[in-house]
Amino acid sequence: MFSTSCHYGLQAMLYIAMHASDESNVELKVVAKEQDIPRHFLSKILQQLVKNDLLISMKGPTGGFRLARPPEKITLIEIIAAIDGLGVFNKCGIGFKQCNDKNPCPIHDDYKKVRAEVEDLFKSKNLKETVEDVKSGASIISITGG
Amino acid sequence: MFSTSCHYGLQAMLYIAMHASDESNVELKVVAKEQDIPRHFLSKILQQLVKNDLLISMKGPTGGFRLARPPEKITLIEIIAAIDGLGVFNKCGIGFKQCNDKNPCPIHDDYKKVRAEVEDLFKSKNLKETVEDVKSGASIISITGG
DNA sequence: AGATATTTAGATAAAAAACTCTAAAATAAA
DNA sequence: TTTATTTTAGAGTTTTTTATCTAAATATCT
Repeated sequence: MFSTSCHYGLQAMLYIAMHASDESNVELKVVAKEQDIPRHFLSKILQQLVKNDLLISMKGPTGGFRLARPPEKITLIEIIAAIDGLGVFNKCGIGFKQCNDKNPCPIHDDYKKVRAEVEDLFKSKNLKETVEDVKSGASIISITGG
Repeated sequence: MFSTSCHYGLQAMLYIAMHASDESNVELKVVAKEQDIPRHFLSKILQQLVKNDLLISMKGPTGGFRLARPPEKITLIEIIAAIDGLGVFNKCGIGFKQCNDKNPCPIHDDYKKVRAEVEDLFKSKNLKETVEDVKSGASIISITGG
C-alpha cells in the first residue's frame, strides 16, 4: 500500500507523539533504535516531515524532534501526503492510466469505493487518538515502547 | 497497492480473456502492443501465469496464449496471488511487523476491515464478468481494444 | 526437410528504492 | 570560549524492481 519510507514516517510520528512534549524533544537515534528503523534513512524522512510542518527540529544538546502542532491537529493522512503523496488514493486498481469515472475499468466503481474508505480511515485518525490507544493498552506501536 | 508486474498481469489476463478462445490464441506481441506493456517484460509475467495454471501457452505459428480455464473460473485474486502473492491482504497499514490481532497497532481493526473489503472485491470478480462489462460498453481495458 | 513464427530462458542493463557514510552547521552546556 | 551533541546535507552504496537483448527450443506450414 505505502512505501517503506512512508511506513517509517508513520511509525516515527507515532513514537514522537508518544514521547515528545511542548518542552522536550526526542532524538533521532532514540526513535531509530526503539522503532528499529535505519538511522540515517530515518533522518531523511524526518527532515521531510519538518519541511512539511509536521515536526519541529532543534540542533545541539537537548535537541531532537517534537510535533509542530498539538497531536489532535495532525491526522495520519498528512504524514502519508508528505511522504508518498496522495496518489495512492486516486489510482486505478488494475493500473490503467486512462481509467477514470468517464472511462472506467471493470472494477472502477467498486475499487473507488474501498479506496475512499481507506482514505477516510487515515483522514479521520489523528495522533492524539493513537497516543490514547497506546496509553490505554488498546494497541501497541513497538515491542519495547509500549 | 500492487506492483507494476501485477498490474501488467491483470491487464494482460483481461485482454487475453477478451481475445482468445478455446480454439485460438493471442500472441505475446499483440497483448504487449495493444496494452502498451514492454514485450520482454510481459513475457516473464505470462510465463509465471502459465506456471500457475492460469494460462496455457503454445509455441510456433498459430501459437500464443489462452486461458487455462473458462473465464468464469478465474478470479482476479488468483492473478494477484500468482504474481505479488497474497501478502498485501495481510500486512499492517503502518508497516509494523509485529502487528496482529493480539498485538494490534492503533489502526489495526479499521484497516483490517477495509483490507478485507479490497480482498473480497478481487475475490468476487471473475474474468467472465470483466469481459461482459467491456463488451456491454460499461467499461474499458485499453484505448484501442475496447 | 526446410522455412517461418512463436514461446522459453538466461544474461544483461537501467532505474528506482532502500540504506550508509562522512563532514558541516548549529546550539546547549560546561 | 571550548567541548560535546545533535540535526542537516550531500555523496555514495546496495538491493530490488523494471526493462532489454539474444539465442535456444518448439511447433506449424509448405
